Amino acid sequence: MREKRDQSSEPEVEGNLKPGGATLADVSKLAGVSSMTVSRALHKPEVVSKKTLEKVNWAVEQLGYIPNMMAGSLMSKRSRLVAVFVPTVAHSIFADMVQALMHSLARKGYHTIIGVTEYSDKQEQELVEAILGRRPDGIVLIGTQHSDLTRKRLQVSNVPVVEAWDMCDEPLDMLVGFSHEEVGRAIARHLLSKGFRRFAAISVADPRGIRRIGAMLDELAKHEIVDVPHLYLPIPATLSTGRDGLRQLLECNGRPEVVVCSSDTIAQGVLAEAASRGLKVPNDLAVMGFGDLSSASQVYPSLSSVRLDGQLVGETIAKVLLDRIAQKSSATRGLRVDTGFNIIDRESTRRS
Amino acid sequence: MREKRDQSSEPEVEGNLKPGGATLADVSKLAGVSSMTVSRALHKPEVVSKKTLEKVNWAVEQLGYIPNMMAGSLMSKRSRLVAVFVPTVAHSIFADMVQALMHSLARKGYHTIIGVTEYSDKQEQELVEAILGRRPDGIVLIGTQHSDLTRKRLQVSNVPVVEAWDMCDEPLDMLVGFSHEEVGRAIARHLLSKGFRRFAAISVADPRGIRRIGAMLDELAKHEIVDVPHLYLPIPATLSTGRDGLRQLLECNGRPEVVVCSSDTIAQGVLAEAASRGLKVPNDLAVMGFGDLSSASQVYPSLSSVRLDGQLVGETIAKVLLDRIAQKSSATRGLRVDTGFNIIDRESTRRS
DNA sequence: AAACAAAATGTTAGCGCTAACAATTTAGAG
DNA sequence: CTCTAAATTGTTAGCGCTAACATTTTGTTT
Repeated sequence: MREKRDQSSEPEVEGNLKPGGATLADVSKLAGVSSMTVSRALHKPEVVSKKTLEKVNWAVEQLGYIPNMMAGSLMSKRSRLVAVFVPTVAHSIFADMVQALMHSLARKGYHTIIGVTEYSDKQEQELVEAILGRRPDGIVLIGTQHSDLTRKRLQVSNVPVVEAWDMCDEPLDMLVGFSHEEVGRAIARHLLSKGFRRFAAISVADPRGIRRIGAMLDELAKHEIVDVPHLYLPIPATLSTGRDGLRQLLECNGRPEVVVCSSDTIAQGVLAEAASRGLKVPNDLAVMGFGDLSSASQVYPSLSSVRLDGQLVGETIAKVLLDRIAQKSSATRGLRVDTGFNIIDRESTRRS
Repeated sequence: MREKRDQSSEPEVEGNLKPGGATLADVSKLAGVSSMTVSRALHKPEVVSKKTLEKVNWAVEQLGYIPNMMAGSLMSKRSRLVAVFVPTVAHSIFADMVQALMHSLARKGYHTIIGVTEYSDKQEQELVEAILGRRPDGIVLIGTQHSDLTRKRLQVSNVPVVEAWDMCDEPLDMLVGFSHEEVGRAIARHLLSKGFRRFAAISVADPRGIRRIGAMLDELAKHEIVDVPHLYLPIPATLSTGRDGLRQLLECNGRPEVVVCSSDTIAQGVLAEAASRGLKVPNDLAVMGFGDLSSASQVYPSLSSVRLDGQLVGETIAKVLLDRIAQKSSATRGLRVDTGFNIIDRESTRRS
């Protein structure tokens, strides 16, 4: 276990380390093997003899060596980095998905960079351009609506892409999510079957929310229910969105039997506004949410909603991404996974 | 604007690009300048002549060139990456802070890697060790409680560190947050001054929540109020935590005048449970939250809480981190910024 | 013990970029 | 029009690592 001393500034084992920390070369000198062997000992221990492995691990320990992934990635062309772009993180329905995604990726040694697009295609585009400089091994986007330049950049860059939280016929690459149109139609049919006839809708002006409500209105129209009052309020969706929304509806359109909301948050705002006006839910006013936040079942009265398994979406994204990376062929181009949804009927739409 | 053709595989301007995209060398050839000039044109355009700048920009455009940050960082020793470790992202009080932090960093060209520690020191340690391999320019940790190895690694690595969302005398490096003990005492004094005497508390078993409640109990004891029933329930805090908590309290300890909760989410659960039992808030039972989520002012009855400016914390973290990086001296080692808090009195603690 | 395959280790080259310094061009002063 | 300083551009070297191939060591077979 001799140390070979030569020209380069060698970090003292117990003293000051050189700036930036020890390098492979330092470890290899201390362990008395070549730097390639150290590299192998760290990343492919099965091809290194037990004795050598011990020497290397000892040296790594001594020096507190931490491999420089930038250097490694530069050569190996694998950054072990995945970029995820979401409209928002704060108190959002995407949080579960993102957390599950990060967790699944972390278990395989991947790190996640998050970018917040604030529902803006332009911002998404800038973030994508910037992130491509890090040569991520994968990119996850929410939705299927992207600027032309974003599409082109992604196509050219040849990075595996997963579009999430939506469904369409021709994804950019891979797609994991569910159909917002189907959700809208399912809500319409569900509430119709429960006997509701006088509908109203409150949504924020987010493209997927609008599509859900639009599909619901279409379905209702097929059943001769037209002129359904509906509001598209500004992003972000907060409780006030629901409170203001209900207030406006009541003032301008009278009281509907049921209000369909584009998120549980809005629905809870509606519940709060109804409570403050002495309106009994569901008898005076039924309420339907979307997202099935953990709070939906716990508010009083409990809130009917549409359950989306954000965790499943996140895990599925990780899976399809890692599969693609592992096989290195783009055989899964065009892959679409529908994670579905469930309508959850609770007190807020229970007819007496 | 001639193209020089020589040995290396040159990407066709309109044809197939070589794998991994164009390089600086490709751009420099096409622009007819040295690669160093291209590098300067991109990162220090003010030292390059206007004519050259145009040529370079044209070539960059033609090739769709995106600089490889890994290579750049390797040489320049600046990764423009900041790692943030939070206990959780989903529906949490940290989301605002993280979002503001990411936003501030992104504006300066920094990317953010997020790690979820799930309130575990061990997990934090593993994430820190892993992330150090990317040579981040800064690390943000929630709280001041870290494993010894985490501390040592951070010290040795010499990365600027910000501990957030807490206050202590001897931070690892920099610290941005507020004192949980002071919050607890302030809540006690506030509610005492409103005439409340029969207290109860519901917290989750997160160290900072426990410290807040502990400090409150100490302060109450100073005013001869002892044997205050208090519950520490399992993480994570959900509405059910509040519902179960109140149920337990009522069964075992009778009805207090006021329930202090370690988060707004718990408090909203308490509100829901109270509503379902026909208890009127605040007259039968007053409720105090913590965090002042946007929903706190919108639920019915509106919820008294402790406001923390998550956005301010996030922005401040970004500021101290970027300042440190810019000046490259560690003059700000030991810097502590107290972002404070405010008690917000709403209907849920309004005595009739 | 020779002969070979398999296992383990070493050597070389270079990923794509930037720091540091060297060389050249341009502009300004006399 | 020369001379110098300032502005601009180029050259060299190498960041820390890994792919690909070359070499050495070990174990097995006859």
